[in-house]
Amino acid sequence: MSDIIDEVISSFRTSSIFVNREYLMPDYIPDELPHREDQIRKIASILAPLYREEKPNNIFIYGLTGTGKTAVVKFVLSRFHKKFLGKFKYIYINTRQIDTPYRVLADLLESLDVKVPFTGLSIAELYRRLVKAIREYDSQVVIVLDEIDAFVKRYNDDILYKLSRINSEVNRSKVSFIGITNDVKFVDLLDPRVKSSLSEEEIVFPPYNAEELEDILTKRAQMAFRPGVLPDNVIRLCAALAAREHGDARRALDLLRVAGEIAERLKDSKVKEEYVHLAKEEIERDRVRDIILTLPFHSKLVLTAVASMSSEDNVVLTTGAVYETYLNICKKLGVEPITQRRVSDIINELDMVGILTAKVVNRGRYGKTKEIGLAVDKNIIVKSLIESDSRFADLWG
DNA sequence: CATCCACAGGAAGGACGGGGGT
DNA sequence: ACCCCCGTCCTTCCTGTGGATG
Repeated sequence: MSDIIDEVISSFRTSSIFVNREYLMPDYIPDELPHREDQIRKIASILAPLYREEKPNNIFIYGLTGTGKTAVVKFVLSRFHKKFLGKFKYIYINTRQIDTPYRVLADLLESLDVKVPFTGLSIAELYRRLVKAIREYDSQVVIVLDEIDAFVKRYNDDILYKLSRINSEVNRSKVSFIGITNDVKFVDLLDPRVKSSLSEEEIVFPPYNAEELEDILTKRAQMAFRPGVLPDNVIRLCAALAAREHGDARRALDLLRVAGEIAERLKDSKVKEEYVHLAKEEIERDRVRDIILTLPFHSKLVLTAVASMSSEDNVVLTTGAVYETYLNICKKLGVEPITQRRVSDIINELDMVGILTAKVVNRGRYGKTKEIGLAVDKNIIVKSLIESDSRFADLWG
């Protein structure tokens, strides 16, 4: 038994490809962030008042995914924290992961060393405790709210409003906010009061171009890979592919890492270009699979309906047509169907996670509907559906 | 130029299963 | 023991709508 474990561990440790894979992981914050010097300088200068234990202005940060927003913010804050230890506290919350109002507040409290039950209390009660906790806290607090656009779209700007008012409920101002968003138009959704209070300073993160991505990848690769296993053209390919997708550095790093993992799995001594293409597919496959596996039952049925109709080539699907197919599937499985209203929302949800594409169209005389199609390979969807629930297997005889 | 299609999507609320404070 | 909370799915009822058609 322990032999097997030892064997696995030792082969894992003696990787022929990687020195340390960690440097390619999405949550790794490197010591230097190339091509983000301007943003670092600007954020640092806004946060500088922390040194005198004064409240910095609130900051709003815009930029597409993988443009280094999170990394830069974490980088500056942790450097500051090390430099003037104990003069402030910072709390980072990704509101895509911590995705309910309750959990955001609970997380804030937790970070301030206040224990709260993970359910049961009212939002108002949590807020009251948060005000109390901050009042009793004797130094500055910086709260980073990452991906708040997704959060506000799902709920509303209620908590943001409450949070932005927290300073006025505490004897002296000591809470600053850094809001990070992928969606530039997001501010329009905000209450004007929230907007003006939260975006005292605004910073934009432009996408990386292929050259910059290559630079970033090269630096990371030097730390992550063994010398000589990674040809330059592989890095260039990863950079090029990611540049095509709006300069997403995280995507580029993922490609590089998974390509390396594939090389390792195949016991190859070098990372080849073809592995990058394989990596791209593997990343996509895993993403889709993970999403489908955790989908509610009726969402899977709706997806099944769309997938089954997508075999007939280039038929434009509408909500009504999908719903009919869905009803048929329900009948076959002996399942009580849900309403079209709900199915309409489910289609939007599947669009949001990138499995379907749904576009609202007006067809004049022929009404308003959605044009629906698969956003990813059908085989991946069908495979994942069957894996997630054996009942689906019969539908694809 | 009004009409009218085939839905979109907001509002309110409910059942249910996770849990509270006092 | 009592009445309260939240998040997740879902229903019911509803008003809104761009443009091809007549």
